[in-house]
Amino acid sequence: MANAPESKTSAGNLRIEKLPAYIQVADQIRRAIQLGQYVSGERLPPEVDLAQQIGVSRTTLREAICQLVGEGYLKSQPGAHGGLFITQSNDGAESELSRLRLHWDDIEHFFDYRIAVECAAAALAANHRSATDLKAISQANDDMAHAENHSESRAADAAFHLIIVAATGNPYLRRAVEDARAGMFRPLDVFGFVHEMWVGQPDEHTHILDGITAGDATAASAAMREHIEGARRKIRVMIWGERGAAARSR
Amino acid sequence: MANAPESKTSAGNLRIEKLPAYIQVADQIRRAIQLGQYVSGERLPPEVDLAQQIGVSRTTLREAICQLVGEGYLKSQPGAHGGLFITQSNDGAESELSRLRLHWDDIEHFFDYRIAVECAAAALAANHRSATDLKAISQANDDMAHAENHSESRAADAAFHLIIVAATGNPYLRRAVEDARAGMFRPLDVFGFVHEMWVGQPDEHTHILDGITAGDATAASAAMREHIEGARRKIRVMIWGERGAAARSR
DNA sequence: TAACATTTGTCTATTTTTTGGTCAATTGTT
DNA sequence: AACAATTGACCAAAAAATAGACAAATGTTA
Repeated sequence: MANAPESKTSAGNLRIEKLPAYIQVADQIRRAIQLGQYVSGERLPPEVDLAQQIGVSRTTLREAICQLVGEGYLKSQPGAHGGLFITQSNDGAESELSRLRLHWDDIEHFFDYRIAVECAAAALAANHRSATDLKAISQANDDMAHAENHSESRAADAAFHLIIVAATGNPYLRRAVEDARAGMFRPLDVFGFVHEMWVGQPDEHTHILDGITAGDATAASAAMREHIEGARRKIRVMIWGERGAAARSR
Repeated sequence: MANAPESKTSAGNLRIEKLPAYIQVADQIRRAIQLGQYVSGERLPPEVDLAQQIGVSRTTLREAICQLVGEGYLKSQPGAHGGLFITQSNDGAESELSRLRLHWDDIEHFFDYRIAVECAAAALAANHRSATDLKAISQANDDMAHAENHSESRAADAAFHLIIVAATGNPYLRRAVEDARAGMFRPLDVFGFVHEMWVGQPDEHTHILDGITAGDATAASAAMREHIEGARRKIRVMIWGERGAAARSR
């Protein structure tokens, strides 16, 4: 599974993995895609501009792109009106199921992690909320309700969650939420999941929004937990079936 | 304050900071020190060995060391029985108080972050605990009770918390706890704090341990929260005085 | 005191990575 | 058919990292 930190305790275990620039660039772009900052099909800026923006030479940007193309995140097309395009990834479909089952523990870890940081974020947002925060969250909630396809839903969903954590003003929590989401989205949307996955989510989001608006940290946190646990239940069922899911929820 | 991620939302904002190898090495060693993996005064392995362990040439390790010496984390002494030594850092003392007040928001963010991830860790540990986990946590708890100076207390405290999160088996949570603790310890132990800070902590740890042992996730989480909030209160008082602390706790 | 062992400090040559360009190939648009 | 925008491929120079040798410092021991 993508980017899992090593599992053993770090005590006494030095040994670094020095990341060359092109890897770091690839990681960053991959992460942006995972966080839903681009809808699929969207075109990135031309390589020269992008290299400029990132602050790296076109050559190293290129190496990063090669890797991302290889991983199936990007497709590059030469020619006028060509460019770098975000590729939607629900192709592998069923063939990926066994791979996902193999890495199931990791997915559960991500859910636990998301619950830890996103519930805290919701609670803090309920305490710290400002008028502009509420407006932004509310806007994201509306966008979610009006999304017309998987890609838009995903982008709107990501925006909703990320805006909430941004509203806490806590940069550490924000990074943690980003990490958790970036790590989860890719393995899960390999599927065609779309519909089953997104139904009901707008209501759950509204529930969270209400808690934050009311300044009720406990309610906001609980709504967030229920939202994420709900997603976990759905995914358990899709991967393991009804019986397997029940067995696995302990 | 050390290593704060950028505060603005990452949407649309690419621009990477490519970290050269020597910086990455410095970060890693600094982090290990911040996590209390060495007691102060302890000697690191000789540069040649250390470079070997880390997987980097002695030259770049050296660049990293220079930086850490500059930051006051290490002292290097040539000659036989010389070497690289961890320096205890409660020297700046009172002169640092204004700096800390300036960065107070950041410290509060760290506390919020710690509460989010460490409470979750305690709860999960209470569910997932194994005999060996319990034994390790219990051992760390004893070490804490028997620590004889600031440096030992700090190391034992770090070990206790890190072992708990390791017991969850969740690598993401573990990294998050490490991040939170690494970021906090340095700014805070610049002071002479020692005694006021450590009294009562062994009991609080025992309380957490009891919750985990009993398999009571709610109790473990609550005990952890009280433990961390208690530390926050103490530090608020030490930095702002009784009245200022009360004002700041909302 | 003199020789020794260990470890940091300094320097150099070599290899790898990154940069900053140039120019060709591709492909929509006019 | 000409044009414009973009990726693809290549190359020389600069920067970073490596590998190694040797000098300087400084306890320890004979």
